[in-house]
Amino acid sequence: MKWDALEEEPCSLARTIGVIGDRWTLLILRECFLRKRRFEQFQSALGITRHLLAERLKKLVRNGVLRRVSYQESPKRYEYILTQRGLDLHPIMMALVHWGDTHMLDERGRPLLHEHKTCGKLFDPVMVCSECGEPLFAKEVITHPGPGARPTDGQPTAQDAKERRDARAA
Amino acid sequence: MKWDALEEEPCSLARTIGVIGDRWTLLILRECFLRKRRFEQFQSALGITRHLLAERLKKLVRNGVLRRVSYQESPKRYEYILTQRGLDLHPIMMALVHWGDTHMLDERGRPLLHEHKTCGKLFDPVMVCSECGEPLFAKEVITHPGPGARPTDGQPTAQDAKERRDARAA
DNA sequence: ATTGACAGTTCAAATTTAGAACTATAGTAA
DNA sequence: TTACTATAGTTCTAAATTTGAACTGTCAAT
Repeated sequence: MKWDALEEEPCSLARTIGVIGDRWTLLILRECFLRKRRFEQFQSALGITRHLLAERLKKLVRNGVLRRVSYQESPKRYEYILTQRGLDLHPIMMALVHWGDTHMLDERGRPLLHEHKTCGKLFDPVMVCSECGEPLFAKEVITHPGPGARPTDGQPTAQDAKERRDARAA
Repeated sequence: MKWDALEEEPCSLARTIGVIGDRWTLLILRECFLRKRRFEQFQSALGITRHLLAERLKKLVRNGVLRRVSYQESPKRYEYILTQRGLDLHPIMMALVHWGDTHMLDERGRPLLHEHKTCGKLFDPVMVCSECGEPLFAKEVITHPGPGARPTDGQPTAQDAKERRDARAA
């Protein structure tokens, strides 16, 4: 599959995966949320090869998740800052951390605790319904095709995208 | 990096990524939440190669996210069902979808709408604080090392060294 | 006897990633 | 002057992963 195709699919999950859905990118974003901003910081914190790091940062900038900001002239140097679009990834990060906290702990306990500045307490993130405020459970959610669904409906798939490309090519 | 190492890192985000943090795995899980359960269904919905699909399913089973259940004797056939551990990934999926809905829509609108069975309304997922119930924002969350944190947190970076020098100089 | 459905496995070729070295600019130390 | 350090990359080859396509084995139906 060409991964760029993901961003065109009629599926918000696929499109998001197209932007941030690879392992290094997710780890880079972790560092961003931990206030790291510079090339060398990312590289030494993650042990990622410089080649891939440069490539991934470029893609995140291209997708508006990070902004490349000059912080010094001569020699010109840049750092990478989360945009609002990037900050909006926070619920995804929290959800990933929470699953790990719930299912992947060893005997030592949580590597990281989260404090909510607003209320001052250590907390867990909880996903709730925007309408009634109740916690969400998979079995209480029903999906319906929306206006952006594929006309011929079923579920949006990569295979369909490939078929559309092939059809155009033919 | 050896990706297996991720699961041992003192970071819940890294451990979660170690289990579900690659693109095909996330797409397979999307299909699971859309009620797909069989090898052929996954394969034709995603266009993933059979080789990789088999490999990823094995890994998800090994990690307790899916359960391989026989649904027919002679010939013996199996399907893949989300375990509780797997169902607990729902907030991650919803968070990914929501970011796509917010930032990756085209003019046609949302591919998928979500209805909350409990209250009957179409909704968006909202991440709130388990303690005060208020919506969470990245800038209102402070992280502290927990009991499972690495004792000496990584190598001091070159940047750290520079900052220490700067601090002494000031 | 042949075909089709299903859940995989196998293998060569193409793509991606790892690891290491190299480039460029400037400040600091000997 | 020469050398070394810091930062943000780029370039190259070797190793690993992914793709694409074919193949296997079991059973039911025609």
